[in-house]
Amino acid sequence: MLANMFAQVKNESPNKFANQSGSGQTMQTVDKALGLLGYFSEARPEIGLSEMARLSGFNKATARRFLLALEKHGVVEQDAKTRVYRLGPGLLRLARVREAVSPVQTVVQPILEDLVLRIGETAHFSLYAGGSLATLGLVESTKSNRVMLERGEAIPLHATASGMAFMAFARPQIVASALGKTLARHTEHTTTDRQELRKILQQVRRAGVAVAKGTYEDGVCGIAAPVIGQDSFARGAVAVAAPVSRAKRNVIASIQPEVRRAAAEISGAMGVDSAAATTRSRGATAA
Amino acid sequence: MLANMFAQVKNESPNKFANQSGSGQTMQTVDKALGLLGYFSEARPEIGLSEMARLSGFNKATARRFLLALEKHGVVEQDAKTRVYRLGPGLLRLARVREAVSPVQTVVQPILEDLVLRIGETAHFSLYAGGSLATLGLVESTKSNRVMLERGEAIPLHATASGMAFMAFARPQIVASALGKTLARHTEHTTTDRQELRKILQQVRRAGVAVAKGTYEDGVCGIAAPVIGQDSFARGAVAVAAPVSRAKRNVIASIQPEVRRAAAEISGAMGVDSAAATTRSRGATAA
DNA sequence: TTGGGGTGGTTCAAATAATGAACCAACGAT
DNA sequence: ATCGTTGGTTCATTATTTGAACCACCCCAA
Repeated sequence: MLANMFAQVKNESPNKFANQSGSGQTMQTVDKALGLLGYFSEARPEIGLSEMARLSGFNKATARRFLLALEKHGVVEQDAKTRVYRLGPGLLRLARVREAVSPVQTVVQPILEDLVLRIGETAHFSLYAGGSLATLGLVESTKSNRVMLERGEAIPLHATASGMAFMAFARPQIVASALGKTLARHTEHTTTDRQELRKILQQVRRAGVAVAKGTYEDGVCGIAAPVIGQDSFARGAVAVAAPVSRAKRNVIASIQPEVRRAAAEISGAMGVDSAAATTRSRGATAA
Repeated sequence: MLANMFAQVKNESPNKFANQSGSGQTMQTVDKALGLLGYFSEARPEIGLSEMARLSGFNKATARRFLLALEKHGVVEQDAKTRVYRLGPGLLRLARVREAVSPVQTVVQPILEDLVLRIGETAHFSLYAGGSLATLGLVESTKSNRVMLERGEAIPLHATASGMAFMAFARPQIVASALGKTLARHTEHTTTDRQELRKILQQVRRAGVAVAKGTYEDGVCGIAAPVIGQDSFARGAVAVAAPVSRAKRNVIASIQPEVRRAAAEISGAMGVDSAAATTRSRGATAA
């Protein structure tokens, strides 16, 4: 590729860590296999072989080989009877280990509950992973006319308050890669123009909150604030979703500080890791 | 390999689904990449590039490419400051989706807590995934002299009560593959002889419980019962770990039914998805 | 200072792997 | 009893992965 052209010149590279993330060619086979996982969601938790092949664009044979490899590690499992594939139990173990290092779930839920109690609207928390925001925490409002959301769903960055709040404070590379993709139009209010999006991000950056009315789903107003990591870049976002009918100016104004507070709280709680260094320990077997 | 020899004769194959799981050649690259995930645990949640290369036996370049591919999907993340790798936030989303289909965590914890309350010893629940048992639920005894366990750790099948309870009721192929590996000796009481293990499994099958004294860790007595899936094969196990000093005959006898009950309860709660299964008599699936 | 031993990261030719069209067998609904 | 599915399998063609050698950097001890 391009990199080859500069093979002899690489010493000139002004940037110590040029391909921090994204650009480097990255083991395509693994990439493709992991891509399959993205098709599982709460809405579509089980996928047959043919369907997976169709969804992913791979040949049935190839898709199956991927699924088999994933299954071998418990990342995916196949129902013995129906033969459909679903996410596997191995993920639970991995998620546990992850939670042990940086406890998110346990810390986020109560904060969200408190937030919902204060403002009376549905709130959710999402983290950036693998190219999109994933909803990890969700507390629904008690009001009868509340906004319902699906858990574990991928949130489009350009069409939601969460996405805007995140992008406004995310690593520039992430933003670039997100805006590099085709910006799907979800409603007539979806912003699909890159220029305009950049401008909105500027505003969000100033305000510290993002507000989006019906850009993803008609009749839903989102108010979101970024969750910031220790490197002062965004990790995810906290958002409140209210019916537009209730989202008057003063309501939004009163919700904004609450969302920011919750986001800040989560930001703080998440920055616990790193401190305890693992360094050296245990030489293969516990003595 | 062998399969090629039968290419022209394959119609004769008596077995409808010959390579149900395990034998098929399974996208080695993906396999290797996912193998890296196994090195993360609560005890070693962060791993540097060189260390990972050492652990996995891959070249640094290769290991890094794997990690990069995993990172791209949020399965792994790299600390921007320390440059170590750890399990990523994408796993949380996947685990969520998995939990939505077959809720384990939510259902297991209270059952374990109840169990601990009754018997006063540490209890844990583990699920088979990717070639070993992974501890997913853990409730510690309140007694000062209690057994401590690590969460998210891989449990050796041949050296623990959980492993024996599981294997005694697991798919034959899984047992074969487990006993095919080298059986590491963890203590002087570890059973490393395959013949003897098979015999023990027979006993466990009759009793419905497995008891292991100091086979994995000295001074720890494990009492475990299998968690059975809808296909009537084992999915995992529930186990109680007590100091051998307290594990008199009558104590063990009183604990056994409790463990079985908890395991049965979890088995029932887990079987929410598809109904009962009639596994076809798989003919010559010679190991 | 100098050097040794550690880290993370990169390169390109050589070796090894993945791929998909075409093919079964089986199930379900016309 | 045909059609349109499904899941699964094969093998020659093809594109991929791989690792030794290589930087640049950092820390610690002489």
